[in-house]
Amino acid sequence: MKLQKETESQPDTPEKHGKWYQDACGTAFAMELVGERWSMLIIRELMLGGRRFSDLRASLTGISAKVLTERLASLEQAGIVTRRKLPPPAASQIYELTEWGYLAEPAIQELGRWAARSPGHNPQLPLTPVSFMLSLRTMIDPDKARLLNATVDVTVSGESFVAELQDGRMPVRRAEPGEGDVTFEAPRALPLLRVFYGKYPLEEVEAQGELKVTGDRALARRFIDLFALPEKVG
Amino acid sequence: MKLQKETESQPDTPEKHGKWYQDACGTAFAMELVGERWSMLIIRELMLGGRRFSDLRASLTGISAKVLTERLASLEQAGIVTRRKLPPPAASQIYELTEWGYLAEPAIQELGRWAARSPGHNPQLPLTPVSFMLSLRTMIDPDKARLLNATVDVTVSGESFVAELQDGRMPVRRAEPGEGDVTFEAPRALPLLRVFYGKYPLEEVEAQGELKVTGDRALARRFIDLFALPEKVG
DNA sequence: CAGAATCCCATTCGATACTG
DNA sequence: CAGTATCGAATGGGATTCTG
Repeated sequence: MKLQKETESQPDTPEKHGKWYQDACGTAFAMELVGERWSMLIIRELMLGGRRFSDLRASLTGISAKVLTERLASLEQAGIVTRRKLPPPAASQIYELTEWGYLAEPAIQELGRWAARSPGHNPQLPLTPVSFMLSLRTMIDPDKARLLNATVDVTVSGESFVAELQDGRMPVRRAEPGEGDVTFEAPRALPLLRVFYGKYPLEEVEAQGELKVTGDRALARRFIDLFALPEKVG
Repeated sequence: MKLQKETESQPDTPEKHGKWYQDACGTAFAMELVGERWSMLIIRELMLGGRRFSDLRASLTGISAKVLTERLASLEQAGIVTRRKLPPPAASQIYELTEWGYLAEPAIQELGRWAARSPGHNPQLPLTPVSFMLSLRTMIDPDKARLLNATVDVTVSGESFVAELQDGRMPVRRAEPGEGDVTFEAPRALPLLRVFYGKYPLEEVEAQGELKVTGDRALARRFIDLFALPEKVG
């Protein structure tokens, strides 16, 4: 007596996508794909390169193994994430964005730029290294940036990235530390916010042991000057 | 025996915002604000001007009164929506975006632009008049648009808008029908997608009774030519 | 019409335990 | 380490009812 299964609202197709809104609007479809809890943050964490399950789990504090598994599966099915098995020695798997998945960055940036203007936004909460690096890509002033070409190394909480500033663009990739013209090294992300967005003096933050700048310090200052938060509203 | 209330995880504050992710990232905060089901679509429906409860409910097929009430309350608390009571005769209320709420449009556009490139996106589903007008604002080619100044009237499913094309920008507002240099009038939104993005011949769609173009038809064609969907990926 | 209140079921989530 | 399996608790959301 529970066999009608087939007589429900729609024949069969909308099993995973199109679950919620029956709407041709692209934004509605986007929210079907990435509107579940945690999905957007998983994409964010993969935006600078593939990670392993446990890396993701460590970055997304509060997510359970179950939910992470479910979200990765649904992002994979949506074509946003792929999984790649590492060669035999390391039995581990890597999750990474598809080409299209990487194209979500502008949407992520606009969401972040918008939300950061809310008076309710609390920048004192923890921040992952990837978040911080993505914030730089979001908050850079492209006009100022065009006047500066450089390779900048940033190491936060032991994760190293290199930003290659060229012609106003600034791709960021994971890297070995020590590759750049200048190196920022910080045990935690939050003090970096003070340096890059609050324009706290370098020396002060260095004196607190929250930052070490190596290499071209004049360049470091010019680099920092490229970034600014949007004004708050209201 | 249920009075501990104060001994929970955090003192008190994170009662509504900061509920899910403890994350300083702007994108994470955005998802706290608008990541609940329906929230983003409510914002979308308000993007071209305030609406009443029942208007919203009619546009968002499938939403229940309870959920709409809850979402409006939480959007109001987040500072994205305000409610305004109409003068005595009309006892009704109007929900509209705050100044900051309107600033969410670029994020909505980027999400839509991105999702529309998915092979899984189905443009055959129903589309609200607001969705359609916002899609025009998203998919316009700004360079082409700079060469055309015009006032275009679009009436879809009985809802009228006017798009004022000037200097490459195209603000859209609700209006009385018949204000423009040219008027598009369509009983349903979907055939308009074929005209604007599929470049179906005007006459064909008109012959099917799905569209009536009044006024400067040459302008109508030039106008249509400003819009194109992004390429699919994969 | 606009929305609050109640009821109740379905889903989701987190914690724990388990497996290759 | 990378998940899967299970279970109880919390949440979400639809249907209905009630009120100004």
